[in-house]
Amino acid sequence: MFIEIDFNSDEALYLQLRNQIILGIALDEYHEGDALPSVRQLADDIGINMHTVNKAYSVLRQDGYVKVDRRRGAFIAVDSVKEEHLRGMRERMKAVVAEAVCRNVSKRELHALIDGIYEEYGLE
Amino acid sequence: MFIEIDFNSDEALYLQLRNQIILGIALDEYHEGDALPSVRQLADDIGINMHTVNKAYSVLRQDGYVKVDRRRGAFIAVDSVKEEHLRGMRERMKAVVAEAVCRNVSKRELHALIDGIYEEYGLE
Amino acid sequence: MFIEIDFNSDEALYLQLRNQIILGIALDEYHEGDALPSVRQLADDIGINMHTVNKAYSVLRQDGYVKVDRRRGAFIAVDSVKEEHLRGMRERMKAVVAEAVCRNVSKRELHALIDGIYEEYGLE
Amino acid sequence: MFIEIDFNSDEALYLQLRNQIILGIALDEYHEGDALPSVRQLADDIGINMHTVNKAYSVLRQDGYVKVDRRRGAFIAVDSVKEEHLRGMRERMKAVVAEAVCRNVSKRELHALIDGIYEEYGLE
DNA sequence: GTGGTCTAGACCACT
DNA sequence: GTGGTCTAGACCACA
Repeated sequence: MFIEIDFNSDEALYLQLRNQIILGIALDEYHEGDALPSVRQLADDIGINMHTVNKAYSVLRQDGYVKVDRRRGAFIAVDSVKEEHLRGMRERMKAVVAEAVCRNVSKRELHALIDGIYEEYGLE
Repeated sequence: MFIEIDFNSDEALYLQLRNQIILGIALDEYHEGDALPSVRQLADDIGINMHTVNKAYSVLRQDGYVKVDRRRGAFIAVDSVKEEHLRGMRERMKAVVAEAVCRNVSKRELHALIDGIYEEYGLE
Repeated sequence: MFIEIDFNSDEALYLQLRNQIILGIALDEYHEGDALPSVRQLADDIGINMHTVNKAYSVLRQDGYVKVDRRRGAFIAVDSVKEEHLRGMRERMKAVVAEAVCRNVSKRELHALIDGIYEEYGLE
Repeated sequence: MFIEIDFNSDEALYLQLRNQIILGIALDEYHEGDALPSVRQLADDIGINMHTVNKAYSVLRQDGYVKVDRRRGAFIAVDSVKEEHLRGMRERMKAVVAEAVCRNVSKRELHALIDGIYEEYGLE
């Protein structure tokens, strides 16, 4: 899996990392139970500080995407969907919908946008 | 229009404000050409710092939702959709889709999520 | 409120801090809604690093003892008891009980131990 | 006796092991003088490192629950209660009480919690 | 060798 | 001035 960090982005590095790992899970590049690289290893690989990777892993653990096995380090373990997750997704989706409505992008086009993303990544 | 700020949220206050104004535009509570309250006024109303409101207005201007006139202050002026906006929406949508896929939320359910939002707000 | 850190303890500094703040809440020295000192302030006061205080505050937030107001910083806000908290208390209590049973400390004496703690701190 | 280790727990493996052995003694599954399994044996059985078991045994020895004989290995030998043990129990109990008070769990409920634990394990 | 903890110093976004 | 983020380097507990 290729992790690409944009050092010029205004998104925090640890969030970029978090989101790319979530994307990797969605794309089945990381599978349930797979070990993540050690914080030092990954930090070296992508040229950022150990602690920044650590923070990304912590957030992923809080959000229910990884667990930590005290023997093996971090590994993928996605929690089943909970009310709380759905609320979060709904909030973020609401922001996208609001923007679309303002710009005169139709509901039909939003559906197509989703389908396009699924198609691009060979999902479903 | 009621603006509700959650001071305990992780989201920056100026972004909450920005998003609620965009939502207001989408819901047709703010119409093209309507003046926004003055920075000072709005800051007092919702109990936040003047600079924070200022920042929200700046971002809205940059994102093409309002324009600023020396005499009238800020007023709603939504740019027509541009390639750049679509790219942004796609990115944010991609993050939502990735999360959904991880949690085993289906494409069909995402479509329903959008429809639900339209319905809740009586859109379209 | 006096916070006392034992630098020779094998308990992590941020946990000592966390526990003392919880104790302070229990003893009504910190009241619902009270602001905690800024991380820098408290760090200076007790002679530890800012980041260590920050970690203590983060854990307190996760555990539902404080919230962060983006304007005022951290303040006391205790979540109502949840199944999850009770489970945790039960686990820790189980460990104490097991130890007591091994040492031939009776159930009656455990009850008295609790009552003694309440009394010492003028609780109830 | 069944030892169950949670590899995803925040608690160190050697402490989980220690606590489960203490629980075993309390439940009279391990009796005074009984030999504990060899370090190697137990490590294999529960799938952890030999050094981790060793550490657990060391701590149990320090805390006065087992003694070690060159020939027989570790065996149960519980010290009679000392001032030092009581102080430790009091400290840990104080932390539980503090949490309970914060969460509005009453003294009566704490007593019931203890009684429930005794009952669940058929103690006394 | 691994993550956890702690320190230190710095910059920036936000209020 | 505040917390948030990032970097850097160090030590230790753990496995």
